[in-house]
Amino acid sequence: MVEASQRTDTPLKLWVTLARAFDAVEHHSRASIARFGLGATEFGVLEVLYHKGRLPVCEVQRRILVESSSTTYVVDKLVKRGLVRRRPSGRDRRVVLLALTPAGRRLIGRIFPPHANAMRRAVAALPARQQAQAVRLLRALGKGAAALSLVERHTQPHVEDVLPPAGERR
Amino acid sequence: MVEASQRTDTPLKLWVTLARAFDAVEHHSRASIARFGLGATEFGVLEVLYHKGRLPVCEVQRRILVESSSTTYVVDKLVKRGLVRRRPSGRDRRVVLLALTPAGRRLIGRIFPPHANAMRRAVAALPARQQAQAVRLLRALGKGAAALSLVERHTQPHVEDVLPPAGERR
DNA sequence: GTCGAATATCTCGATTTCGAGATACTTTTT
DNA sequence: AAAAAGTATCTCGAAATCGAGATATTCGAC
Repeated sequence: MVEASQRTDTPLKLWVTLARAFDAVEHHSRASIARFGLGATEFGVLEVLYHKGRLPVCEVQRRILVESSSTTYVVDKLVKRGLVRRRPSGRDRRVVLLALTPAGRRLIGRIFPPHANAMRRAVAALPARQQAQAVRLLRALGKGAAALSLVERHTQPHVEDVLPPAGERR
Repeated sequence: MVEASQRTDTPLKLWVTLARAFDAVEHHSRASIARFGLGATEFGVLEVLYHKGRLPVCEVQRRILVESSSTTYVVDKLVKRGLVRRRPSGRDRRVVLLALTPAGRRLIGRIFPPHANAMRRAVAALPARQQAQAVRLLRALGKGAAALSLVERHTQPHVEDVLPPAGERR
């Protein structure tokens, strides 16, 4: 055990608080979506197609925040259930366009509003003004962190100050 | 596709922004931890034991934000690697106390500082003052959402405004 | 004190997610 | 226009995570 000089380490505290807040709110999201027999990721796909219309797989992937292999997996399931269809794009023959089927549109159209309400309730502890404030801060935070990832991808794989001796790595 | 009256729906925007920010920052966390051949959850266990000392499993679980079955799974792995030990608690015979072994302490002691640095960099896009501001807002948001979960657990399972007709549920 | 509710941990099977790479195509460079 | 680099999607196997429930123990109300 080590003394917590974290007492005033705002950056670390921010990371912890962000994780906790996300977890708490996400819980509501999961629960709300589960009512309808969908997983969070499946819902995400339906939702983005609902709001943005036909989209390439890669675009959907970017928006639902999972890896490409997971996207394929989830889309497969939705296609099997007849909620989404795949179609090749004329312009770029690598891309596959996704769109809702009529059944998919009906489903998400019925599900989305109550889910949105659940999410509004989930964040309602924060008064409107502070919500807006939080959006601004989180947007900057997210953009900054994402940008940093891009930078680091073009830098050396960044072996840090310390590496564990071979014996204790696995 | 549906027109986005989301234009000014701050609560929903907050949820989306929160998710994006978390994802972006978490990416750094994962990458940083992966350098040392650990998973995020394994790291979490080591870290909490490092900073808090011996703890019951349930306490660790609460802090690393995963379900109890996952906690067992991760702790198993750490025990097998000789980084953590399990020991029964005298007072409450349901409880199992977790603690770092000397090897575990050495490992996390070497890994934690560079990881903490990585996380400080990850959130550094936000100036100090705004970080503090964000911590306050996120804390309130998280507390509020968590409290709401507790309330709802004591309420009826809350079948919402709408339910899909049996045919389209699975 | 006893009985029922709550809590702590674990087991087991199923699902989800990831990561590394294959493949096919497009864009950029030379 | 050929080579190289980049992008989009998918496959496959491994790993992480969950959820329901089993078991043991403790707490709380009566």
